[in-house]
Formats: sequence, C-alpha cells, structure tokens
Amino acid sequence: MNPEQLITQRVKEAVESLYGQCPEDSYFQTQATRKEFEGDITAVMFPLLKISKKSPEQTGEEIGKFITPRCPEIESYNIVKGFLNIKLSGSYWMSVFNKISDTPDWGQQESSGKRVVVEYSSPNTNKPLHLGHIRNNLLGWSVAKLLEANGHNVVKVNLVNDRGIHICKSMIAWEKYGEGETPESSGIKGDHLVGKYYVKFNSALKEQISSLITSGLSEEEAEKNAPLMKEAQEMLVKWERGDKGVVDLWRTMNGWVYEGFDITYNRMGVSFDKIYYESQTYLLGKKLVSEGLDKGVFYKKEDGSVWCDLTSDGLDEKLLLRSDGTSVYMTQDLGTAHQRFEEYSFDKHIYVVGNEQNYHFQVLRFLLKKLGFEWFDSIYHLSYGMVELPEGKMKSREGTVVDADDLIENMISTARETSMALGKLENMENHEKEELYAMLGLGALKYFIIKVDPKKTMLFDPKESIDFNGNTGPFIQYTHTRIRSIIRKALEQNLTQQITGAPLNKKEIEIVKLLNLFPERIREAGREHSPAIIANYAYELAKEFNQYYHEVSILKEEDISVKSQRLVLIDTISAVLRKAMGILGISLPERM
RNA sequence: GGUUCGGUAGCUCAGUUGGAUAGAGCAACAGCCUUCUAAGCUGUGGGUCUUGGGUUCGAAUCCCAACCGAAUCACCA
Repeated sequence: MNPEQLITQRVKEAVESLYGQCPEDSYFQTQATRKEFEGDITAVMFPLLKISKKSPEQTGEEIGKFITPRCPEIESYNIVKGFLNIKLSGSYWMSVFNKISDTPDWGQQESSGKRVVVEYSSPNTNKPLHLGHIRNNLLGWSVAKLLEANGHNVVKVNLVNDRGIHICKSMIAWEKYGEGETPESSGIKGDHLVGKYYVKFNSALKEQISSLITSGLSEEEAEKNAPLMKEAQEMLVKWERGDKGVVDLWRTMNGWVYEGFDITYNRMGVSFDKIYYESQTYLLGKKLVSEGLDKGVFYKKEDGSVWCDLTSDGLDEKLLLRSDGTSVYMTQDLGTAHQRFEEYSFDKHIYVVGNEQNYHFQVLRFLLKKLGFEWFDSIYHLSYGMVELPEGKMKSREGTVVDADDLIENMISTARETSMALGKLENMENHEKEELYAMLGLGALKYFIIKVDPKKTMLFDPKESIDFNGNTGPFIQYTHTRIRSIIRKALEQNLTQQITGAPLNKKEIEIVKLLNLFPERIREAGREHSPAIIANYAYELAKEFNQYYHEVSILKEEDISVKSQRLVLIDTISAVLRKAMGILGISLPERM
C-alpha cells in the first residue's frame, strides 16, 4: 500500500468512527505535502466539513488526534488551514526503501497478457528522413518501450510507403539525368541519392511549368500538361501493370533507400518486429468496401465512386474508391487495420502519426465501427505536433529541412567538441571515445525531443538545443555515470552495500519518496502514451541525486552502517535511472 | 466557415484526480573545484498562467464566450 492509500484508509476509519458516516471515496483527498510544510502526506479537510459540521481546523485536529495513536506509521501531525499534514515515521520510510531495493527491476509492471501493436516511422522512399521523422521514430520507439514496461506484449511495425507517384518522380529524374549514378559510384548514401533526384525532378518540372505559362497556358493547365508530370503518371501506370523495366528500376532505387534508412535507424537505435510495404498492401481494403456496400453503410455515386456519409457524425463524406475503381489511402488503411487484427488480434493498435492526419484517423475509427468491427475502439492515434525551426516551418522547397543524418552527426560532433573542451577522457581508447560521443549526442537529441508533450508543436533551435547543461539528456547520463563511478570504487575497496537501518536523513527520505513514485509514473505515462512523463521524472531524480551528492559524502563517510546504506540508495537510484532512460531509448555510459 | 489541438517567466518547457506562497532549464548577475567526476551545486532578479464570464470553500487545471496560433476539411499519401 502506498503512503497516500494508507492515510486515506486511516482518515476514512476516523470519519466513520468520529462522525458515524462513511461517505464515498471522492471525499477523501490526499497529496504529497508541499516542501514548505512539515510532513509527508497531506489530507485535505474541506470535503469532509459537510460531514463533520465543524471548522476545517477543528476537523483536522479531531482526525489527527484520532488516527495518530492508532497508526504506528504516523509520527506526528500538524494542521495548516484546512490541511492535515501527516508525518510518517523513519521506520516506515525505511520499510519502503527496503521494498524498493529488494524489488528487481523496480517500476516494471506485471505482465498484462495484452498485445499492443505500435506502428511508427512509416517513411516515403523518395527522400531521406528529416527532423519530423526523428520525432516520430523516437516517440514510436519509446512508446513501445513504455508499453513493455507496463507489462504489455508489444509488436513494433513499420509501414513503408514504397509506391506511388512520388517514387516515380525520382525514377524519371534518375533515368533522365542520372547517367547511371549509384550510391557506390557517387559515395552518396542511398536515400540521399534518391532524394537528390526527387529534388531534381521538381526543379525541372518547375521550369517546364513556367515556360508553359509564358506560352499562354493557365497555371492549372500547365501543371497538368507538363511533359515530366505526364511521364511520371505514365510510369505509375506501367508500374501497376508490372512492367518489367519499371519494376526493376523501382526495386533498385528502393533498395538504395532501404540501405540508407537502415543506417539512420541504426544510428537512432530503433528497430521493428515487422515491416510492411504499401506495394503489398495498397490493394487491401477493397473487399471491405464491397462488404460495406452490401450492408448499405457505403454508397455508390453515379460515376461509380464509392463514399461513406459521415455527416451525421459531424464529419464530411469520405471517398473510399475512385470512379475508376482504384483505392485510396483510406481504403488501404481499412485493409491493413483488418489484416493486423487478423494477424495479431491486438488489444490495442497505436499509430504514431503526425497531427496532420488527425482527421484521417477519426474517420478510420468511424468506418471500422460502421463496418461492425468491435475492435474499432482499440485503435489509437498517437498524434504528435510538428517540429518547427526558429525560421518557421520546415519546407523542402525552400531548403529549410533539417536532415536527420546531418542533425545526428552535428549532435555527435558537438558532443566531441564539448568533451574535448572539458578535457576529460584522456586515458580512453579512441573507439571508446567515439562511442561515448555518439551516446551523448544522441542522448541530447533524444531527450530534447521526448521531454516535450507529444501533442504540442515544438520548437527546435539547432544552436540552443545542442546544450549539455541543465535539463538535458547528458545531464542525466552524467549523473548516472557519477553513481557508477562511486559504486565501482566501493567495489574496489570491498565495501558492502546493505540496508542497515541507519536513520534516513531528510534528503534521503525525499529520494525514497521519489523512487516510490516510479511505478505510478510508468502507469500514468502508459495511460497517456507519453514518454515525456518518464523523461521529466528522470530529470527530477537526477537533480535530487546531484543535490544529495553535494550534501553528504559516501565513500568518505566514517560510520560504516551509514556508508553501506548510502551505497544501496545510490545504486537504487542508478537502477531507476537506467530503467527510465531505457524507456526513452537513451544509452548510459559507464564512464565519461 | 466546420472539426481537432495549443496559448504558463525574455526564450524552451514542466505543472498529478481542482488545493496551500505557480516550478525547472536556458539567458543575466553573485558565490563554490587541494574534495566520492564542476556536463555539477548554492543564491539573486524575473509571472495579470491570452482575455472576460461561470461553477466551487478553493481554478493555470472544469464549463461557456472572445482573441491569437497550428493542423485538417482532395478521385494526394
């Protein structure tokens, strides 16, 4: 039982006994006592006044007087206004500390037996990953880890958008201007090479359009009639027909992209249990649409296109099949959702997708519901906000996109420079140093992105974000390393780690309280699908440790029983930090 | 215009089921390395929680309205 539950229980007994009533749970409110006041847990008296029919102070006094002698865990109480502050005994906190340090993998929840599918990343194969994808990937990965910490059985999947007009654009440009260039021949990473031709296509197209406009066409007509655009469309038709030349080129170029993506995924430390390709799923869903037509939940317009009327649900009409019978994005997503359910019979399916698709997922739920799938409610859109730069939004046309690979390399070099300026790590092998710089650079990036509430639009200032002081990943990494260093030295000196029952000081009790909150934070973060809660918790704990570190000595402590016990405490902190940072996907170096 | 989301210190962000005097970091200023790692710690200054109503003993938090900002409302994905 946690401290708040304990106090709630006691106050409840007191109310029953003193006032002869047992009101519902909402009357009993507790919270952690604010630092300015004496005590650990505060019971709020206001809701109870109706029952006690007395002043807040008097009620608090009566309840405090009643429970203190009957409850060995309570040391003392005091009342400020309507708040009954209860101080729990040192031995109570000692028992809490004991329980935490005795529990292996503190914070990990019991197996729920539930299966959760997390879809994230979902890149297009016509250009490299950028900052927005980084937020997606980091969020997806850490949400998956978070759900695992909550005891769920998690399947991470990636749905790669590997077909469509945008891919054809890169292919056309490569055929026309590429002169057989490959990643090997050019030394350019595969995804960047393909992205280069995508850009090339767009600039060439722009020229064609503007010359058509000067020759008298309207903008709309010019866009439609530009030869390059027509070629791309023809290529898409050929691809759908299975034209060998086109399909071969498509395979080759996508292969380059995947090689490039693999490097980036690896660098970010994310992976998938299964990868789906739209080229294999884009025809799914048609069957569901025709079933929907039979059931009468969808309808056909005169031109043959199929729609669903969602106006009674406050939405618009939604297209499901084009007049030529081909499918659209929504058709496919209906199909893949159905396929995934058949495959995994998930209890929950989380889609990590940007908030520009909020409407899409709202519609998807309604459609699944209308089709009669009871699991429609199990799909959850984890919607995250855009990442903006100081100059404003990222726009590929204006070249203001922050490339994922560049950004990662930048973070790592900054870590390298900072470390060298601090003059640490002199007796470390070169490859060890490089490994460490990567951990720190990535740690800074990951923490910076994950600590922000996913649904908020966030600002990423490349200059200021690469800061390793204060509320940052490297701060927590550093804190953890400090602890490991002390533990290492303790081992060298053959010191024992043991809870000896030496009285905990005020700071130590603070730390125990915080450690005790960890499981609740994990559950809360799981409910909210928000690793940001874990990130902020880890910072709070690291900060507490740093203060503690400056307040007391550990290895130099003379009282052996105090020393042994402090070692247990900091070892426990380091275990919790490790667990928390594991959820965030941030590695912790042993030395730095 | 409809829908969804956001607005908290100069900047970036926390803020638990509504609770006590709203918190961190950055930036600024002043201290602390002969010490278990100074990527750290301590202190100072900085707020009409966008605005106006309402509910309540009590509102940054819940409700309504307005204002500002974002996304979306394609036979694109």
